[in-house]
Amino acid sequence: MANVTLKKSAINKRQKKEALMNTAFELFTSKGINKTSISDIVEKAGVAKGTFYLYFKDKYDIRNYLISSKAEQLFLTAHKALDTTKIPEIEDQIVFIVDNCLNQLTENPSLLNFISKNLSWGVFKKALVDPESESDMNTMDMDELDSENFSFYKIYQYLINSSDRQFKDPEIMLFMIIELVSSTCYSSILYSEPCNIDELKPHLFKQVRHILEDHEEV
Amino acid sequence: MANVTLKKSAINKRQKKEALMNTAFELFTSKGINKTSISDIVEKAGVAKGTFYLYFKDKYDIRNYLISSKAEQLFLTAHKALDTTKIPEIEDQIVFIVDNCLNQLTENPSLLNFISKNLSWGVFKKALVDPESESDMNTMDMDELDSENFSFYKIYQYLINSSDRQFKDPEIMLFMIIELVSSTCYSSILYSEPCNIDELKPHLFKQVRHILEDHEEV
Amino acid sequence: MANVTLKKSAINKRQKKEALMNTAFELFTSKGINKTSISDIVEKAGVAKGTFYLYFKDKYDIRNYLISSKAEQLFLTAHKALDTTKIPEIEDQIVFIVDNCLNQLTENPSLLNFISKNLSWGVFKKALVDPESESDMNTMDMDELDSENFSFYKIYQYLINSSDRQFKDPEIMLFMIIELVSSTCYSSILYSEPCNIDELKPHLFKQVRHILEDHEEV
Amino acid sequence: MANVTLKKSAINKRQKKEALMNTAFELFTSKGINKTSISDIVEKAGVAKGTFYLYFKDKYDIRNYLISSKAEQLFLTAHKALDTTKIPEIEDQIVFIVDNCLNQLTENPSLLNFISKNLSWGVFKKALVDPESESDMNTMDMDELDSENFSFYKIYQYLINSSDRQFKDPEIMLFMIIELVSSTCYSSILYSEPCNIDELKPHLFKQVRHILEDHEEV
DNA sequence: TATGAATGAGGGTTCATTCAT
DNA sequence: CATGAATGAACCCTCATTCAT
Repeated sequence: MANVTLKKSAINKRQKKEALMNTAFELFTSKGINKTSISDIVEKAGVAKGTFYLYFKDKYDIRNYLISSKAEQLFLTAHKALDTTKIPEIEDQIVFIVDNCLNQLTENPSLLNFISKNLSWGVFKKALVDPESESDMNTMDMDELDSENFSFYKIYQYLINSSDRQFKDPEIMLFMIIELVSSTCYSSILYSEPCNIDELKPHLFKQVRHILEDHEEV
Repeated sequence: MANVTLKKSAINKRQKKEALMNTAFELFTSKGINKTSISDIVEKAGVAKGTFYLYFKDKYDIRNYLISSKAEQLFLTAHKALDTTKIPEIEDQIVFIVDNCLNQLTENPSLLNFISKNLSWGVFKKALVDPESESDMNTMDMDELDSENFSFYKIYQYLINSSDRQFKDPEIMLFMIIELVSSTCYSSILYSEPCNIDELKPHLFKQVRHILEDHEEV
Repeated sequence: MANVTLKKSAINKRQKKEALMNTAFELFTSKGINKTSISDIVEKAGVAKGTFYLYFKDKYDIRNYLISSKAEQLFLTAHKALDTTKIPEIEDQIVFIVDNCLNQLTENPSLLNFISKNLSWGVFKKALVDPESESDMNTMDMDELDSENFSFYKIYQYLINSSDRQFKDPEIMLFMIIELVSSTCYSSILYSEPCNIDELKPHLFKQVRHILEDHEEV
Repeated sequence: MANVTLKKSAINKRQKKEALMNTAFELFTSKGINKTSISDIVEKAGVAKGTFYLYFKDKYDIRNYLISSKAEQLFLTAHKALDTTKIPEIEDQIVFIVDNCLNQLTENPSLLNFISKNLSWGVFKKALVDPESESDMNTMDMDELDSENFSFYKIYQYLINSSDRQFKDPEIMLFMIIELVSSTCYSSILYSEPCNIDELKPHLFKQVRHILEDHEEV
C-alpha cells in the first residue's frame, strides 16, 4: 500500500506524460487509433483515468504529439547520418536522406503504419507556418498536426542554401518528393506491393533526381 | 406476371440500396466516416434501421461499395473522354487521363476528400488480382477494398498493349503514377498547398512523362 | 425458376411443419434455445419467414411440440422393448424401462440435453390432466407443456393394474422415480459427474426398488 | 486518514454491488431471467447503466453471484440450526438439514423458483473442486456456477467424518440426496403437485435414509 | 398457402468525461 | 497533482412480427 503510493509519487509529471505517450504509441500501432480507447491507454500506462486529462485534451491530441515527435525523430536521425558523410552534391544528399528514412521505416513497420497516413504535406506546412497553433482534432480525417519543435523544413532550407546551385519553387519540389516517397513506400514496405522496397528504390531515386533536375535554375 | 412482380421488388431493392449509398456518401463527405453513424444514415435515407442490415454488413461495408463505385466512375469517365479524342501517343493518353481525373476531382472536392485516402494501390491491386474476394473491413485502417466490377486496370493494360512501344514493369510504372498524382492532388486541390492545382499540373505531367520514359524499353 | 416453384409446391403442408420441427430440434440441441432465432430455423429449413407463423405461434410453441414428441417417443420405445420381454414383476419392469431410457439418452446426449430441464413432472401431469390445453409459453421458465397424444401415464397405469400387487399413492411413487432418475442422469451422462452412468445405475436401480417397496400395500 | 477514505469508498462500492444484486434478484424471481434486461435492473436499482458493468460482466454473471450467495446462505442457515440441536446420528442430522432447507424454501418460494433449476450438482462440484475458476457463462444452458466462498461440501465432509460410521462413495451419496430432494421439492412446494410438501416429506425422508443405508460400510 | 422485404423497438455494450475525494 | 467510481448518451445490431404481393 505504502509501496504503491511511493511508486506513484516517484513518477513525476514528465514521466507520466511520457508513459502515456509511449503506451499510446504502442497501442495505436498495434490496435489502431480507432480501436484504442483512453481507458486502454491509462490502464496500460498505470495511471488513473483523470490523469490523462491533465496532459492531453483527447485521443487525437496525444496522437498529434506522437506524430510530430516521431516524424521529427525520423528526419533528424537521417540528417545526423548525413552529417557523418561528406556527400557534396544536393541530389545525393536528398537521396541519402530518403534512403535513410526508408531504411528506418523498413526496420520499424509499425512506425510506418502509424505515420504513413499523416506524414504528408500537412505536417511540414504546419510546422513551417504555424508551429504553435492548436486545432480541434477530434476527427480522423484531420491531417493538420501540431509539432512543437519541428524543424525539418529548416534543415531542408539549409541544405538548399548551402548548395551552390539554384532551384525554383523549392517548396513544390520538396512537396513532390515527400508525397511520392511517402505514398509509395507504404504498400511497398508493408505489403511488398507492387514490389518490395529494394526493387522500388532505384525507380524512386531516379524520380527524385528528375524532380530536382526539373526545378534547377540553370 | 410473376416475372413482373419479381422485377418490381428487385427494382425496389435496388432503389433502397442506392438511397442508402447516396445518403451515406453525402454524410461521409460532409461529416466524415467516423462521425457518421448508421442511425444518421437510415434516418436521412428515410428507412428503418434494420433495413440497413439487409444490404450492408456495417458502416465500412457501405464505404467500400462507395469507393469502388466512385473510383470506377471516375476512371471510366476519363477513359470515355479519351475515346472521343484521337490522341495517338501513350504518354499523351496517360497525361490526358490524369488531367481529366484531376479536373473531375477539382469540380467535386467532396469526392476527392472521400476517396483520396483510399484511392491508392490497394484499390487497383485488389481489383486486379482478386475482384471477388470478400474481406473483413471492420476497421478504419484497412485499405484493401472490394470492387465488384472495377476494370480500370484492364483499361490500362489495353492502352499499354495498343501502343507500339514496350514498357518494362508496367505495374510499378502505374503504381508510381497513381501514388504521385493521388497524394499530391489532395492538398493541392483542397487547400492550394503548396500551390494550386493549375500551378502543380505542369510539374505533375512532367514527372508522369519521366516515369514513362524511365520504364520504356528501347 | 420453374424448378424452384415445383420443388416448393411439392413440399406439402405436413412436410413443411416437419421440416421446421426437425430443423428446430437440430438447432436447439446444437446452439441452445436462447441462441436460436426463428430466422435461423426458417433459413436452415428452407422456408420463408412468414411460413413459420402459419404453423407455430413462436419459438416456445415449437419447443413444446418437440419436447412432447421426443419424450413420448422415448417412453414408447422403452415400452415396446419391454413388450418383447417376458419380465413378470413390476419392479423389474420399471427398472427395465428406466434402464432402457437411460440407454437411449446415453446414445443421444443432445436429446438428453434438450429434454433434461423439461422432462419433469410437469410433462406427465400436463399430459395426464389436460392434454389439449394451450398456454402462453413465451418464457424460458415455463415447464408446462402441450403434449398432443402423450400417453405414458396410461402405460404406467396399465403396468400397475396388470400387476397383482397393490401400491398406495402410485402418482407420488412415479413422481419420485421420474424426478430422481431424470435429475441424476443429466450430470452423470453428460459430464460423468460425480460418476459415469454405469457406475450410477446400480445405485439408481436400488433406490427405484426402494421407492416401490415403500409404496407397496402389504 | 487515507485509510478512512479508502474504507468509505470501498463500502460505497460494496453497497452499489449489493443494491444491484438485490434488485436483480427481485426482478429475476418476479419476471424471470430472460425477461429481465440490464436496463430494468439499473433503472430499478437507481444507478447508471455503465455502473452495472463496473461490477458484473453481464446478466449471467450477476445471476451466478446470486445463486452462489443464496445457496450458501440456505445451507449455512440449516447448518447453524443443526448446531443448536444435539442430534447425534448422521441420518438424523442429514434429514434435519433437508427438512430445514425445505422449510426455508417453503417460506420463500421465489428463492426456490430462482435456485431450483440451478441448485444442482454443478454448484457443489464447482465449489468443491474449483471454487476460484471463472467461466464464460454467457448462455442460459450453463449449469456450472461460480461460488466464491461456497463451503457446504466442507460442512458435509465434516458431518461424515464426525460420525463414527463409515460410508462408501460419499460423493455419490450426497449427489443422489441433493438431486432427489431438489428436483422433487420444486413442483411439490410451488404447485402442490403431485402432493404438497408436507405429504411428500415422509416419502422423501424415507428415501434419504435408504440412500444413506445403502452406502454404509458395515 | 406462401413469401420475404421491411420494420423499429429494444437489447447489450462502450467510453469520453466529470468531480468528489 | 492525482485518483477512479460514476455517469449516461450514443452506439451497433438483432429479431420477432407484419403485410402486400
